[in-house]
Amino acid sequence: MLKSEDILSPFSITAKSSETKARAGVLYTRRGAIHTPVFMPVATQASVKALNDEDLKAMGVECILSNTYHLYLRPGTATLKQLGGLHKFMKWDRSILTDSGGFQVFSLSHLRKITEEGVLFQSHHDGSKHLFTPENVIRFQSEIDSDIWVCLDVCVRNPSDKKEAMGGLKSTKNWAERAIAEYHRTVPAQDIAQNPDGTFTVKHPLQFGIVQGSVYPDLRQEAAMHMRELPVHGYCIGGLSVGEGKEEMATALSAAVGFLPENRPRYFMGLGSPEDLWECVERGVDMFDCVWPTRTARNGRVMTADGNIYIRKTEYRLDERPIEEDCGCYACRNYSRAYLSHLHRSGEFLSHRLLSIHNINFLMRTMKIIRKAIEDDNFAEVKAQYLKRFNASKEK
RNA sequence: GGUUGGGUGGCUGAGUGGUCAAAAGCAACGGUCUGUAAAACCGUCGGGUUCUGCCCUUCGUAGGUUCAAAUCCUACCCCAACCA
Repeated sequence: MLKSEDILSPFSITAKSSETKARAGVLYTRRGAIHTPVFMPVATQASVKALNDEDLKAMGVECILSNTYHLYLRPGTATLKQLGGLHKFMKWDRSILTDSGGFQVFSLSHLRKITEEGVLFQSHHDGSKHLFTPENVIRFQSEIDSDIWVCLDVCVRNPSDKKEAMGGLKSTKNWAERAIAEYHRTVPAQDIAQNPDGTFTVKHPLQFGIVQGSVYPDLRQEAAMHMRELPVHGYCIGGLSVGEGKEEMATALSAAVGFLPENRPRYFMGLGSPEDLWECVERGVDMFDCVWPTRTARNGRVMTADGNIYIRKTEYRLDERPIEEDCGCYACRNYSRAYLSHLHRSGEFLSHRLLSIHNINFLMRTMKIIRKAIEDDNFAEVKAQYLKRFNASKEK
């Protein structure tokens, strides 16, 4: 079996914050560069709900997330392979990271059974049974033909007692070894080269491992130390933001990051509120995905530099201003709060699209601010300013 | 002019003597949402309050019967359909 040092990670760090652990960089995949810290919108079922590729590109989205469990059940990964892969299928030519189905171990816990071999899921569509193993989940991702693959893991619920957390971690570690071995069988020759200008040329999908361990720092450390030995291109931090407190989250995150190598990307799975992005970038995270901007948009909640607003509120009925004057997204350039409020009240699909565009764009802008703060090396100052303004309306 | 049916909380609409401040849905209002089982879910929704309770006002209007009425009786007003 290969070791960590036997493979190259196509990730270059371009700037570091001197006062925090934040760093800016570029991760290269077969489909181009991803500038980190990055936010990746979620396209679970081969669609960032309500949006298309042009919407996402206009906002500068460089990578999206899709889901192996969901795509396996519908339309089927074999079908996707036959149709030329997920990129062609959904008309998205930039990077795609696929989650393994490990989150569904958590979110669909009543429909699955964990065994040593893998996870037996009962389909939430028709009740049919499907065994997901570390190995076949790699194969499914190969059929999907995504650019960044992820190991099947066990995302334990919160709260979990230590015994339960240890059990989840044990499976995650064991399965990681099996999944990564399967990845290297599927991609036998690593073809990643660093160019003279510092960029990388990547010819095949990348593999990320997942660090679990619930809220227990010693388990996070154990998980990170195990994962850092394995031949993967990057590290997911999983099993957080599932209901634990902010402090527990930060402690567990720091415990994991502290034992991960500097020169490979770290990806916090499932995080996306502006405050959380700042806090976790500060602790050394490079990549994020989250349902937050799109789900809350569909539910009428919109992010602004001055905090979140609920577009249905009576006060917006006659408000002719855009959501944000200086936003520049398609929704803000063209529509008033009054109109968006009306659309949402009326249950019009267009509100889902316009509010999702705004929220994703908002997070893309936030990531730009974060990257610039790292490059300018004034992270703490800019973070404080940003959060002060963002939270000002709450404090009243 | 007559016959029949009907008038219930912002709307639709249950309820036909007590368990009714009145089902349910909608709207409205507030909240939740973090690797999507989510265009979902949870509250509030006559007024007041010392609030797992108590008080006041309410089911077209006005009277009446009854220990007790949205529910029964009388008159009136209004609406719908049909007949002249």
